[in-house]
Amino acid sequence: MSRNSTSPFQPLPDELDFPSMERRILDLWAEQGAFEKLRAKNADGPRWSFIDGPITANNPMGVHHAWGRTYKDVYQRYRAMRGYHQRYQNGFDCQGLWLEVEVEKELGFETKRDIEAFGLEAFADACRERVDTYSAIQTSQSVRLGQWMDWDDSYYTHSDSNIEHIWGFLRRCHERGWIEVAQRAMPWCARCGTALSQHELIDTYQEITHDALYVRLPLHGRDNAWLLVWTTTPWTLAANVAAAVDPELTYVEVEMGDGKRYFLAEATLQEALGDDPHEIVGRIKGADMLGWTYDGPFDHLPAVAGTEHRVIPWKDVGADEGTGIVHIAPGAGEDDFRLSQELDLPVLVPIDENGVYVEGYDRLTGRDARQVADDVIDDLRGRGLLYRAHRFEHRYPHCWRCQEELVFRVDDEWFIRADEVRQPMLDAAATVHWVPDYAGARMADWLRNMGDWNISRRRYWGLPLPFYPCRDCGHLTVVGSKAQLEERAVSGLDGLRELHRPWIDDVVIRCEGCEAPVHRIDAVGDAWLDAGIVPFSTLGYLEGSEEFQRWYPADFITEMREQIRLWFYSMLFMSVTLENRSPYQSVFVYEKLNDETGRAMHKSWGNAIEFGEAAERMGADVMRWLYAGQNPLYNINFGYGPAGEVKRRMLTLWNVYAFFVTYARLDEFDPTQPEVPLAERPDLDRWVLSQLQTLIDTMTDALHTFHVHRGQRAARRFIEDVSNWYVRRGRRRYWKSEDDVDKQAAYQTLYEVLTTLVRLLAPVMPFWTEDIYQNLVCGVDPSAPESVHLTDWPQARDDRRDPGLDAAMAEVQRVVRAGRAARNAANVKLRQPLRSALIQVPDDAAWDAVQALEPHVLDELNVKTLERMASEHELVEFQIQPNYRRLGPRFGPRVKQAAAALAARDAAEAVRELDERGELTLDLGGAVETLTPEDLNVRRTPREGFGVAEQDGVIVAVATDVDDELGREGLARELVHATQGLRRDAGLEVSDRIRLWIGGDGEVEQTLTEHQAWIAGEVLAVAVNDGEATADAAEAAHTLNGMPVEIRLTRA
RNA sequence: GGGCUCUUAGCUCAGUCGGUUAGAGCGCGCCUCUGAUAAGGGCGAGGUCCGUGGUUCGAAUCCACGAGGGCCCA
Repeated sequence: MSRNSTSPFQPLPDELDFPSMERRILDLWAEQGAFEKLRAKNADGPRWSFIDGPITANNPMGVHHAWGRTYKDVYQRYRAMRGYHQRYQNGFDCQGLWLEVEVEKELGFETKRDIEAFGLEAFADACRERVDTYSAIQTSQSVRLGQWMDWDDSYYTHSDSNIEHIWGFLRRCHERGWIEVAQRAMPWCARCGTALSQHELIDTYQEITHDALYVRLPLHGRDNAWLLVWTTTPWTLAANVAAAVDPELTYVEVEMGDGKRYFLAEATLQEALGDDPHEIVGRIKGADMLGWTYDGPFDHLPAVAGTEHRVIPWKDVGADEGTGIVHIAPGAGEDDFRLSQELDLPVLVPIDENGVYVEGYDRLTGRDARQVADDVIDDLRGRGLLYRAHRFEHRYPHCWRCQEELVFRVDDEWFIRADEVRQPMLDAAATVHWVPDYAGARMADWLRNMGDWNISRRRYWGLPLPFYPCRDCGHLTVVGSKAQLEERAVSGLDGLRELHRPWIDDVVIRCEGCEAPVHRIDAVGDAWLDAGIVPFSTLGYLEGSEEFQRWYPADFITEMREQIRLWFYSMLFMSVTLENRSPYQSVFVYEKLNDETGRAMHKSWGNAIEFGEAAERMGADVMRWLYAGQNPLYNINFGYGPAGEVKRRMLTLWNVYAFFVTYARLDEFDPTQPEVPLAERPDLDRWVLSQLQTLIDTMTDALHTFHVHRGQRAARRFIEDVSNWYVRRGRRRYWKSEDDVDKQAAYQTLYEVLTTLVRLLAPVMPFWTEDIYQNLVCGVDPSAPESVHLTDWPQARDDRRDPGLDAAMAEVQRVVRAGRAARNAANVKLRQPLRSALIQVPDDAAWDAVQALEPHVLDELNVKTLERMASEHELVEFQIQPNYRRLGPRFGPRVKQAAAALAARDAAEAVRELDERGELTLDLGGAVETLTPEDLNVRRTPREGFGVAEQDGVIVAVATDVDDELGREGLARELVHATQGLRRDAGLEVSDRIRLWIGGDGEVEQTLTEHQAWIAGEVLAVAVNDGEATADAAEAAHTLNGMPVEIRLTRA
């Protein structure tokens, strides 16, 4: 049978090597123009719009990006198979602080001054170049992942069009009176030289140790009396203007050993003074201290001179840490600044945008605020103002880009006021389908708490804010488009290469208010403006494009959860402002990616995995399967360990596929032959086809509702069933020699299963499914779509469903499980045939199922007959319990009495009564109740002993006695087993015919007499003990069932 | 300090509407198959469902409080 096959199916390689197979498929797709054909095929289909959240074109792709991109690709591919017309537009985030920081690193810059010295034009070029480099790299990596996008149509947020759309949005905000400039205390990164907005602060708190100081400040008009204040930010002391107390709190005046008297909150005494000897000499309410004045810690500095320092009220002072008296520096703290607005305090801003002390601070001037703690301590100590310094660990915000500690600084910042748009945004968010649904709650929470949107950044490569304030008339001109800019420009247009600094800064326009020439502010915009406008800018909103009408709002977006308060938020803000509706209808969020031990991945920790390396080591399909199977509620633990598990599980499918191809080639199976009618196929076929329909339902529902991981769970189980039951139970059908209807049915069924399954899995594993599809379908049917991704999504066929068969097979599988356990318990190996199995199933329907599918049970358990247990009483013990689901509602509280009454009865007795009369009566405190079998749960446990096992309500006992006849039958199997082993050792092909010699004692000879034909058939022997063994015969000696046996064989 | 969320086997995770004996994969132990073969299969051991209290005839599931983890706000 080792003839040259004319089968259309190509033989499979020995091993499933994902990376090389994937590269081959990538070439195939490119050759075919498969993606272009898919788009053409669906051009007239219903529209399904997806917006790609832009990836920062800044670095090579990380494996965490691949997670999100897998989801994006899975759902787009699924929709494509359903015939939906899509945009397939990928996006890059191309400007803003991210990019600047990387370019600074690349150029070896330390501060903004280096950028200024380098020149803004050259810096802009460098940024643009980096975008070009990494957008190209990310594109090729995404292709490697198998993502299908229109890569030539990617959008870039640094484009003039994107910028113009933001201008239009800002103009609209201004028309509503939402744009304002205000002095605010902002979290500030001294290295980056810019403020951070509220949503940039999140996730940035880290444990850090600072110098904390107890400082004593002399009170005016009280001899030798001092306020004791506490601070964790020594650099801010120079900007002190007030000390805050809680009016409700009780303060004490204590006299120290040296005669000095300190004021501090009573509750903080122990922590502040520790063991220093002191005596309480008075008590006072905070309210009574208000208005006291004192000498500030740095009054001798020119910048501070003449500033009055006084005690002010603040209800949030608290006595948990410090002294209950809080040092207030409005120019260097958020709460401090707010208090200064309420109480009209002076605002001293001691540092510039780089965190360096400005003029007027003497020795501190020119120094970095984050590095002066020691000097401040020495200085205070030298002037007798320091009571005590200590190290203090607390959570403190850091810059999310450069990891530097943040400071707080008061500066002019531009805002979009959020109060008016808050409710409309909440309303719009409520229309969105959030998956998982808690994401919606998160968004609502965020929106309820959002502050005004700080949109200004003191940087270079970013959206130029089109704000032109007029010094003369005070009017603010907000330019809403390039046309408006050109129309109002008085100079600088000629050199306007693009809408970026430095070119845009040279354009001077006429003030809308008074026509005076006005200049743009020099700030650029928050990068989330860039990403947020994308639903509009990519669809030509400003030009009134029809595309916008067609594709807005998006059906679907997906990103990591943190994007709720970032991209999802900025898009929603802009869309509600412009169109008063949500720009997206369904949102899917997922969690974070960690390494396989659950630790965050960090390049510096050495546990980060490069995307390129992962793709080449584990394969893109394996990665995608791992990602798509993850429950998105939980962080994923990603690594080569989990990937290895995934690959091993895929081997199950590989084995089924390899099995099919091997025998289909041998038998030259032709899938184009007429179908064997379903009714003529055996139960096994009808069962697996019925299961397949259920899988189609589950997968379809899962992909439709953005729960791909649920579909994958079902697919895994199905593959297990196909391999472990369908193929294993049916394998002999493929290798028997007759070419009959049953064999044809077997091939057709397995073929249908495999070709349907690859279509169901194609969105998740685009490469391997393509590889299988090419082999199974394209070589057979020239008219078939040339790629699995050009096929239609499978439709479940109702004629193939058979719920009764599904249930019956499940029953049989339970019986087989219990039977195996019984054999195990009896310690009788499966190769030894046994006379019978006694079976107890819950009801007649289950018994009918077992009988209908009896051959499977007989074969699996290797027994001759099945018998229904007439009486199980000798084999099992009973427990009888109420069926609470029925009796609970019926009896209510009395169910406990029923349980007690049942427990009091002899269970075996009760079961007999139930069997004989079909009902059971119970006396519940006088009331006699009649219970039917449905009202009760009878639990059976095997009696101790051999050969009985219970499994999910099914009991199987095997008859363990082996008579001579059964013994020889078992021996025959042993002989086959040993012969097959020898065949393999001798290097024979599975289809090779052999001549066989078996030698042994009388029992062996007797066995041969009885079972020779069967043995010969099993091992493909054309002759048994025919003449003398030839010299070249392979031989082996065994002891089988205690008897010495010699086996020789040779190729016939 | 406030909010959201999670806590189930050694590990990673399922667990539907509150209802009989809480499941899977991996790992572990024992066994098995040998025509899917450097594979495959079975059986088994392994559980304080984080704790306490409550609602209920009945709680892994609902409620309250607490502990621990994660996230967010301040």
